[in-house]
Amino acid sequence: MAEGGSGGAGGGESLLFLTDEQLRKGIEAMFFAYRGFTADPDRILEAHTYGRAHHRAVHFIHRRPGTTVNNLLAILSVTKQSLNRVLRSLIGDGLVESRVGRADKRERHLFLTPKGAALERELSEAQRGRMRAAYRAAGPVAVAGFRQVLEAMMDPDLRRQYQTLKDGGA
Amino acid sequence: MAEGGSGGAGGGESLLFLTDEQLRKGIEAMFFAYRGFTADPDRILEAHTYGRAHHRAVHFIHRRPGTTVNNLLAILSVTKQSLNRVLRSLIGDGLVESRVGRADKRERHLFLTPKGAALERELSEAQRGRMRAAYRAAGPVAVAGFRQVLEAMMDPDLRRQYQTLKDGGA
DNA sequence: TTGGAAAGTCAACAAGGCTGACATAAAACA
DNA sequence: TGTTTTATGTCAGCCTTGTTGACTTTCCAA
Repeated sequence: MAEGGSGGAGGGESLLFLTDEQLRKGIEAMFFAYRGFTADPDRILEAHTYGRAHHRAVHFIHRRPGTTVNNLLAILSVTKQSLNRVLRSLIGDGLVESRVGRADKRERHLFLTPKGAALERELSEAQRGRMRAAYRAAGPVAVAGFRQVLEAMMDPDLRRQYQTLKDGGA
Repeated sequence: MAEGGSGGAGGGESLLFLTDEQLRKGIEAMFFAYRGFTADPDRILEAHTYGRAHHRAVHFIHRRPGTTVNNLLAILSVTKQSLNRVLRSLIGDGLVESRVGRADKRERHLFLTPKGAALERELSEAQRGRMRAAYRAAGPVAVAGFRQVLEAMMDPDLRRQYQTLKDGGA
């Protein structure tokens, strides 16, 4: 598994892609690309006086309507106090609805209101726009590689979260 | 240029990689992967009571020894007050040296001390370790695609910064 | 009925962004 | 020469978003 994929294609000399220099370029590419990745949503959020934390909450509530607070905590890897502050403002502003669980009334199930869904759409359309442009410029083969490397870079726990979302999704 | 690379390989039907569903997966992959990307340095920094901001400064001072404060501001896209706070602590702790410019005495040129270089090595070795594992698992073809997509995702200004570092480097 | 899980709240704190205002030295310019 | 601009540093204060700790309420399940 560690060797995986096409690593053996060229034998020893193809390991040039593992030089410290190549790795450094990858690191810096991640740094600068992530900035681009968040730039458009950040602009939109500013206009709504929200931050990235709100974006993340809205995104994953959209992806998993009815998810519990605990579920969201696991996905976002923050403390409940941190998440609670964000949720409180989103609920207060009428973007998120919190429903008491039916089977387990301790749980709160989270849903986007139409207003929340509208913000989600605005944010994700902006982010997809940039992603689409990047994908189009790089082409399908590059995109497949992009996804492969990103998945390999995740912590195992988060990779599991990602896989669950990926497969169970849409 | 916008169409680029292998985009035409499969004609119309290969545009399936541009569906909203594919784009969403890419967005979530970026989110989870970036967490992994920063996890190891974060752990090391915590032990030194530094944060990501210090990491970024140390990284780019290492990459461009003698760079000026203004240069660093452009690369990092933060305010001078923000950067100054970080530099002050790094200089105070003897990790960074600030030398008055020879040609232009208003400028301060920044260098890592041996102690600063040691931290930089510790951080970058950890980060490269994860990167190397991901690259190895994904293989050279995937890595090329990874880099292509990331570059396409950057803001033009930051892409220029990145290119300058990439080409002028090492 | 009692232990513990799920959820929420309050308080306090820190990192690291930001703005605005101001100081200093040196370069650039008219 | 005198004025303006540039590069840098610093103080004060604010915001977001993360943290820990303590405590409460609800309520499932043994």
